[in-house]
Amino acid sequence: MTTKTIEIGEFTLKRVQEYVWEMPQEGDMRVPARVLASEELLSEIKEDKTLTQLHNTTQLPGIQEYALCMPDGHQGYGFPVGGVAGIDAEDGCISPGAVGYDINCGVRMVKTNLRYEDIQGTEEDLVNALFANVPTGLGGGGVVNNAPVEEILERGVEWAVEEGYGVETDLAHCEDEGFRAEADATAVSQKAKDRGRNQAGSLGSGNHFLEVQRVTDIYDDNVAAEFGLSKDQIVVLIHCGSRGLGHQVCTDYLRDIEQTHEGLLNQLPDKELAAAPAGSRLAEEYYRAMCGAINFAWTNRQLITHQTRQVFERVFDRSWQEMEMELLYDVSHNIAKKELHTIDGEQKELFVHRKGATRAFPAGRPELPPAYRDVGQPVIIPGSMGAGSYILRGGEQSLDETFGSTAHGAGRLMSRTQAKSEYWGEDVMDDLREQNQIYVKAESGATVAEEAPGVYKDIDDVVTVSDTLGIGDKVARTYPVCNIKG
DNA sequence: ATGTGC
Repeated sequence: MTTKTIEIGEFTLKRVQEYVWEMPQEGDMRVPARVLASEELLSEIKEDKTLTQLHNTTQLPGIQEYALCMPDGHQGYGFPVGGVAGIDAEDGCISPGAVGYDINCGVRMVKTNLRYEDIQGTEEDLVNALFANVPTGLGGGGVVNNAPVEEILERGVEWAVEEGYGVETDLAHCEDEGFRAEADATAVSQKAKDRGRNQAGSLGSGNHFLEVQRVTDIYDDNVAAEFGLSKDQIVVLIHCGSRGLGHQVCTDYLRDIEQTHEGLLNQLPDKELAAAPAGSRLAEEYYRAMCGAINFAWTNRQLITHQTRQVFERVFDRSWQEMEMELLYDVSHNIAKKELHTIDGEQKELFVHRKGATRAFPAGRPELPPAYRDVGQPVIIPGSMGAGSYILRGGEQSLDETFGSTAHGAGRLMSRTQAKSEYWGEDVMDDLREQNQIYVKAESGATVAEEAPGVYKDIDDVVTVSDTLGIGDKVARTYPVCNIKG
């Protein structure tokens, strides 16, 4: 491979290896930045403010090694979606904008023992039953209304299991066992709690969805067998977050941090990067509130899992246990977490910020549950509703290259406004049904237009970068059967 | 993403 340099606006990116572009450290940058992308993906990334935001990110106090942009990166609030930053948890800072407004937005995959032929012909019944039983769209209305928010914030999925919305084995198949112990409900404002109270068990809007899929390709027979995945198997993917509660937590702390830590803010190139110094009262409080919102989001996905199991029981007339509707895994893609990483040969505690990036720990990491400790964690990467998704396995290189992270999805190609000017929801749904036998049911046609397959990058290209770099290895691919949205 | 704004 020849060395190559690309000039993009004010930035010079040097290709340091295939799919790795480095922005050298200069000026006020504390570390260099790296974009992991093919030339094609880079040409899409350069179209918005992603590179400027990535450059800004390198100025966060305590940032280690590199500011990173995953192959699905695009611009976000202050910090790119698809951004990863490992920041010293003792001397650095924590930044709400580097976690995102939708705290613990993430995906979980529920397996079944059904084959594609078992459900052909029932797609419309299934999509209607799912739509009728899983709350979708903006505003209130959840599986549980007037929910005990404080308890959910502090106990996470364990609360749901205790209430009969899941089983013990669900806990072991969720990142962090569906629970962050540092959560503190008293750090979450009354307004945030009030917004969450009637949203426990609701999909929301935007890119969130519940999709029934079939496994179409297996790339690694051994790992797929460990994960319990096989060709033509039916699986369910649930993509949603912490709804208005997490959004309010982000809003509350951004405002407070901007005012309280104005000195630090003035040193940063973008107000949207507002950060609280490690060890400060607000850093601690934000972390505890964020962990609460994380627990709420996991519980949200657990309640939706419960509804999904019930719908399958009615449509296929047998128990969910009989259909082996066990969780593969639940992964977050908007979080910060204290993790130990090796920096210059020494173990260091970092706030790893992953915003639109998925943890991708390889075999051996102590955080992994017993089922995956010897194989590496399942990483679930959802594509657009016309494309299907990937299941990867945390790669051996991820700890060295990306603080144990990879991409989180296809990544948007255009704004929601632009999408609505190019697509009409009803047409998108008709095309998917007639040309691809994909059945979509949505609360709002506008949302379908905003999420049309053509609005997204090619998920295959994104995953190729992850697989080639060894940060997340291809295990299996799925294709949509039916999809419900907000 | 979001009871989609200062």
